[in-house]
Amino acid sequence: MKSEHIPKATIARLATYIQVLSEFKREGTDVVSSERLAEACSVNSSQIRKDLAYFGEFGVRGVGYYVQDLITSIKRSLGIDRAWNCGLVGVGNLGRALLRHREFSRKGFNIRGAFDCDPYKIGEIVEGMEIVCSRQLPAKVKELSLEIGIITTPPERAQRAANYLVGAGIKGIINFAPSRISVPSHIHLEYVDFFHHFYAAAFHIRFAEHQE
Amino acid sequence: MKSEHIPKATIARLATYIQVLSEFKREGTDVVSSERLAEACSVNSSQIRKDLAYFGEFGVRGVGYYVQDLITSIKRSLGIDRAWNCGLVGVGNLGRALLRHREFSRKGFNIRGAFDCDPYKIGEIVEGMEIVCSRQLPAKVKELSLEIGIITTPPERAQRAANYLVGAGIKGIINFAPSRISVPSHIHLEYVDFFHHFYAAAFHIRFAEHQE
DNA sequence: GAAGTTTTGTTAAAAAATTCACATTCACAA
DNA sequence: TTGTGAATGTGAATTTTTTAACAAAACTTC
Repeated sequence: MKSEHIPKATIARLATYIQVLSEFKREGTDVVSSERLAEACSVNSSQIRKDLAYFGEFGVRGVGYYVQDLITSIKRSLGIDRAWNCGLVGVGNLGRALLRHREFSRKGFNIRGAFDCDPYKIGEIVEGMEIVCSRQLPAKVKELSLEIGIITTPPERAQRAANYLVGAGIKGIINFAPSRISVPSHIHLEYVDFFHHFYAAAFHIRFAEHQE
Repeated sequence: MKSEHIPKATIARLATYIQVLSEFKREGTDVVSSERLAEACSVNSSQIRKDLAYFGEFGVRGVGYYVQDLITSIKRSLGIDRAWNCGLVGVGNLGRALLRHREFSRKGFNIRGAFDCDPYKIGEIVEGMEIVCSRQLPAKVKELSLEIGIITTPPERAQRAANYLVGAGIKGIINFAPSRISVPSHIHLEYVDFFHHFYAAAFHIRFAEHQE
């Protein structure tokens, strides 16, 4: 197939597929059918085949998918077959947690720079990384080849952080701050808000009570 | 309208609406049209009206929506017009960060219990809360009226944490661990995986390069 | 090596979500 | 009081996403 526009939902599912496939691999499973993978991911098997078809043909008819090959193929499709250098702006509670989160480097996203505008924080070492003044972003983005900016400032400072990052030539921004920001259209912007999961849980629990 | 099944995407958008409406409120705006709210949220204005219609009629024709009223109405609709008690299982890096994250209580999700099975951690105080052995979950869930469980264990221990929580009578689970788990159908389960945002960014940045 | 089995990739159908379009309702002014 | 303008709520049209169905392809067995 190899199409142009890929749904956001497909990207999210591919992340799940990688996760489940890695578990299969750890268990020693070499080959898996879309049916079996679908069950483990709680999705429809056509869904999986369709999602993969956006990027190419990775399976063997009558056999299924070779687990390791499929992991590799999905990673290549997503562009995570190589490492990405990230810079984090806003070293508060959440920022610190992300800096310490092992999963980032494990997944190929290396946080190489930590920035803050608080003079009390500048110079402090977190996870072997020195916190640097946000004003130095342009120099550091070049020096460290940072491509993705992570915003973990308080909401009122998120836009300024975004401006710094954009000015420094970053290519994409992941905004963890609970506020909307605006960036030029050539910058890829993603909002992370895990609270909607809590809202969904609250809503469904309440709704279930109502049914009784 | 007042319908039964509400799309997941609607819940996520309602979270955005609350966020943007709160900003409007802070700026002193009393009334807002779906058009203006839509622009601030980067969605279609019909989308907003449709999303709200699932829960009732909150606007005034010819006028718009009263900002404070709409915030209140959305919160009531989602079931976050009251506080929810949460218990967190797995006090690693991420777990600690969430325990310290001010946003939780600000949004009405109070983390009242912290659990871990590591004897070195048990008894330690984090954010004024004593880390308790996971085996005590049943007692604590009752004692503290915990309704939502947060899993922040390593992936291989997520299922066990879920089992403990379910056995203790929790109503919903938010799983931050990068692994799939299974729970009885009456338990509401949400997966949090912010890495798919990084994948999406990586994919789009790569794709943009390809276009050049 | 032909027949049978399995499972993919893909087209067609169904379902769901989004957007459009407008009648309805409200505020305000003449 | 009636008319005008504005913006909601909603049914209809459109678009997108998901699911079903099946022909094509690769192994297996006889």
